[in-house]
Amino acid sequence: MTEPVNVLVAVAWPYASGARHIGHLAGAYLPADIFARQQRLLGNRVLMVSGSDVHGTPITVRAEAEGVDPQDIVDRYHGEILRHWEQLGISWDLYTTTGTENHAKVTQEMFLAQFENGHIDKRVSEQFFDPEVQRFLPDRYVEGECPYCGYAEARGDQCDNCGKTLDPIDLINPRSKLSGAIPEPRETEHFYFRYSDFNQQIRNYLDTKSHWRPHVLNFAKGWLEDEGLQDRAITRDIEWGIDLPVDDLGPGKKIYVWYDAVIGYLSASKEWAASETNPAGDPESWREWWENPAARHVYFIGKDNIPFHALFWPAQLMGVGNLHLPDEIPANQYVTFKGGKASASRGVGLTIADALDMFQPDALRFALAAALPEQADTEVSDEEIGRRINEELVATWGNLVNRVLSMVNKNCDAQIPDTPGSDPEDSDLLAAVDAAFVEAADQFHASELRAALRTAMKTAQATNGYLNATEPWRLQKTDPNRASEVLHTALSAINGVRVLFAPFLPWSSATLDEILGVPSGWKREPLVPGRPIGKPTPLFTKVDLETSDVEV
RNA sequence: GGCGACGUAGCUCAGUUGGUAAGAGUGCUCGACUCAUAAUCGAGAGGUCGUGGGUUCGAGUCCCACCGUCGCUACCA
Repeated sequence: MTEPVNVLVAVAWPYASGARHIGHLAGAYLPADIFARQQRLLGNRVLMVSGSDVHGTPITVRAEAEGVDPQDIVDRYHGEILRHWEQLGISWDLYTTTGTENHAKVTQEMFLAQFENGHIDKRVSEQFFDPEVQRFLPDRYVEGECPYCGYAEARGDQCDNCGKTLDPIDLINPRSKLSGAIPEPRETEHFYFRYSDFNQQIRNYLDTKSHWRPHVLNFAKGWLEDEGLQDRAITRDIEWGIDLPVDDLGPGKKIYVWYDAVIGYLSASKEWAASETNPAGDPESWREWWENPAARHVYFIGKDNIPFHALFWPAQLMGVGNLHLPDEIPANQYVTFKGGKASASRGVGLTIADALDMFQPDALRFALAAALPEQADTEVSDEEIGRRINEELVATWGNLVNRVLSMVNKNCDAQIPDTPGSDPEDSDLLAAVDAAFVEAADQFHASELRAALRTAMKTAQATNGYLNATEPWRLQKTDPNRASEVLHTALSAINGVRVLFAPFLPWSSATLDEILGVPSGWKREPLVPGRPIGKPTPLFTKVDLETSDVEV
């Protein structure tokens, strides 16, 4: 085995502002977890972090709409998100929030380092101010008539009718979304991160990523070619956010979520290192991931997040220096429902809570993993999920385990037989399983998780085929010795196949661990003869598509 | 409006740098088997690769136009 690698599995930070849907799950959290689990089995040192983003406009909007404090919104949804991770078996090393003291501290340290390095400066701009509620208004809080198409409900950032990008100053008859008052332009001073300092460096960086998915690379490079990176304000006139580490702007200014959310990857790593769950017990051990050129950083995000992870975050890291840049950004496309992007707020597609009500966690994971939108938007539906579960997971893998364990239970005194077979068909099957480990490992390395799942399925089908060819139920009557050999071989194959499935199916894998023993790595291990297997119960149950409220 | 992606068997999708008669899973048909969650295994049928041009000895794979779907457009992240 090769030297263990320090792998950072960095996963997009969900807003703690509402229900998450299975598009989010399939886009980032599930593939990240599958990848992390496989990397651990491979022997790599995995640090998988993320957390809830507690800042940002959606949260303040929701809090205002409900008349509560933003923290109330955060507490409610962060708790719900945590429960879902637990039910789904998402194996975080740390899932935190951007609301911690640690995150504020790390953000401020980064700010200061970049400030020292000359990449942050102060600028004055004009923004709309609502005289009634005495607040500066974000672009989308200004509404008015679109100067291009005359649409009356255009927002300050964009017109929903004609799709044009707007500057709120250009709106005809602008009004505040908060109070309806007529906003007035006022000068305000903010800190800007000089992203433009890094145009060339980012370009060079992207040139080393020619293996990235085309849609990721095209998007990032296109951005650079069109206008290049532009300096952006990283503070706002708001109350909900992280304090500035310098106080010369006056009161009422906070660091804006765009800048601080991505810093969560680093701050969470530091929080983990200082926590009890760090086996090394060394608060400085985050450096083994962040200041180690041999480490591998893999970011799991949806495609809407590409500019932040392929452009802005690397630039911010460069602005500090000596911190590891993203190595892989296998951004997924969207899961679509009847042609449209999933959206919990618009009621398109299943929320995670809905899906967990309808399906076993492993079954849901399987169905989504088989349909990960790795290359293109992928259409899923309740029926499709149920079909995948019944026709593929239960029929091929669940049934295989059940049929073999049942025969062993009946014919081998309910314990693992010590009767390895040596016929060519025996060794062929086991060789095929062993080869699948190599094939699937390559697929994991290339972030082709769907293909890796297919590889696992292929070995299950091969094992089913082996049984149909050898017919141990018939041998049991004519040649019991050979029957035991066949069952031993089939069980050996399953002992490998279940490891191939383990990253995808943590819950049922744990059940098999109890029966066959805990696997020590990414390989097929010898059986433990004499180990009692008990009376088998099916790993999965079929979904009743008739009675579920499935629209056909 | 601009940019980008996609449009391949009924369904969900693969198809490396253009090149031996277009693939997988599922569904469907037929056969085998009956240990197993009416599960499994084998065989077969099924596609003018959105439309129309072009480049090439040769294009699903490159170029142009068009049609259709979707996404992004930097104060949502």
